[in-house]
Amino acid sequence: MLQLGTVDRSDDRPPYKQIADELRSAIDLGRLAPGEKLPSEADLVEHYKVSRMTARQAIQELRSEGLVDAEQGRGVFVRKVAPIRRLASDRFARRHRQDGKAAFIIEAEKSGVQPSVDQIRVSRESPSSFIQERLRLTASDSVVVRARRYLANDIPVETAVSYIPAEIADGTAIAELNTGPGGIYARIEDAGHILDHFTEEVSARMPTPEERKDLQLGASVPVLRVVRTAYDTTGRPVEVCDTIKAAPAYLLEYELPAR
Amino acid sequence: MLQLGTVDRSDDRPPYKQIADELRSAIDLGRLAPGEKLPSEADLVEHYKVSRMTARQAIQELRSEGLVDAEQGRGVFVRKVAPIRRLASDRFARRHRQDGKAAFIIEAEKSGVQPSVDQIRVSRESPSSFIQERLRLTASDSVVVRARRYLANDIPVETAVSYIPAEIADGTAIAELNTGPGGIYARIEDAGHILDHFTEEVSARMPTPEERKDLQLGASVPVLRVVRTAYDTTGRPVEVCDTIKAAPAYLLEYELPAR
DNA sequence: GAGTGGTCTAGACCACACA
DNA sequence: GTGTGGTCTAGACCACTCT
Repeated sequence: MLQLGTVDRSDDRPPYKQIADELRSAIDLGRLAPGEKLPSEADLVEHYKVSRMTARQAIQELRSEGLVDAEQGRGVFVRKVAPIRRLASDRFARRHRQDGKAAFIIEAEKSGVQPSVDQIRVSRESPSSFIQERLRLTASDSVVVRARRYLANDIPVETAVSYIPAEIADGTAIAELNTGPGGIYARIEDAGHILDHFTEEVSARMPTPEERKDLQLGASVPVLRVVRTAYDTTGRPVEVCDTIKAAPAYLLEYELPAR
Repeated sequence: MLQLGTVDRSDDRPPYKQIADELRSAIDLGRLAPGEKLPSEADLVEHYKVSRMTARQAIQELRSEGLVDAEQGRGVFVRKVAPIRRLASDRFARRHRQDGKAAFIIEAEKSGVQPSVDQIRVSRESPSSFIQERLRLTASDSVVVRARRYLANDIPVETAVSYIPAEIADGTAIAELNTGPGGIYARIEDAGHILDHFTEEVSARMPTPEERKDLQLGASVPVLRVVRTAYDTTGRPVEVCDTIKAAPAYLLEYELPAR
């Protein structure tokens, strides 16, 4: 059983912070292990002689720090750290496509997790100004939009939406649910657009409520947004892929020239 | 004056969420502009006919989403969006060092913000295992550690800690407070280590309380961690720079090969 | 002093998980 | 059914900001 102190009413920290600090340090010191259950609100009320709202506020503090998750009817538990997937800077190299696998599948298998994809949606739309800018299109052009969600060991870790100029996608399997071996990039190359390089724009923020739901994110879990644009050997942008990743699950690697 | 609806007790969303949703959409639609004051708790209590704790919970929801900031004695205000600095993939190219400026200074000036540096600390330490791994050193080696904080228009946006093998730094200005024109990288090249490339490891997470203080971060503002390792033309790692950036202030750009 | 958010109390009823 | 967290009420006193 966890050993707890008492609230010092003369301390300049309010009681709820003192309680939060005690629980936090218990977590940091490993006296409360990942997955372990915290004392219940009733326990805290009784032990610290505070009202329930004060005990709840202490718990709320830890939730907002992302240290614990509350589960109604079960209790509050120390959050387990997600396994990190390292995305190497050569992850889109052609040699990884040769055997017909998509980038996510390869990366996942390398990390020893079971990859899967669901919530695939395909449509044809008019590009937003964000996409127009990156694909050098106008509002009168059409793009094929492919949205999907990636899971690692059945845990959602990333959503991705690809935009391909309809002119390139038409007549290929890009607009089909199953794009065939090697994924979108293989089909784009089949269509005569040999890929030359990609740019990625990386930022981080808190998720929207919808993203939080799609990725089943706990409180205080940020997301990484990675917008990738693919260019063919003529310098033409041929695809934009807008991805939202659960931040704790990823580490991105890049290489930069010094020249 | 902001137009507000009412809580629907038969709605399946609890009242505090309905109130939060109304305020959030007012913010999203621009009816509450950045910097503008939200209705006070007393206003909400009166308008929606709920208790103060319920009104507070609605506000708390928006705070945890990072949409608003509460200021005691003043009110709750829509958070202003920070100007974004875009870091280009050629930001460490040698041509940017030629005129004797450090990377941060160049980037900042390009973005039209006034750059500054403070909290410079220099020391000599034994490398952590994290640093040992990246610089290929052992615990018995020494590294020169340079910590500093970068500000844009006097707002702290980034902390950085560089680790340079003492063997390379000794006898140069790297261990001085002022490293001279071109910064650390120019001194490393002076010492005969011509820079070839860098790797960056990018991740995002919530800040520690100390980072939150250093970067003056509001609630629910994530940070980007970028760990950069510099390699010379012989393939030897010559510096590791561990940076923590206020996420809303940055957009990182990278280029990836397709081959 | 008036208005604001910060903290706290002592209750209440509900929804959910588990045995 | 018992224990858990989720939500709510109707008060209270405090610290801070602004006029």
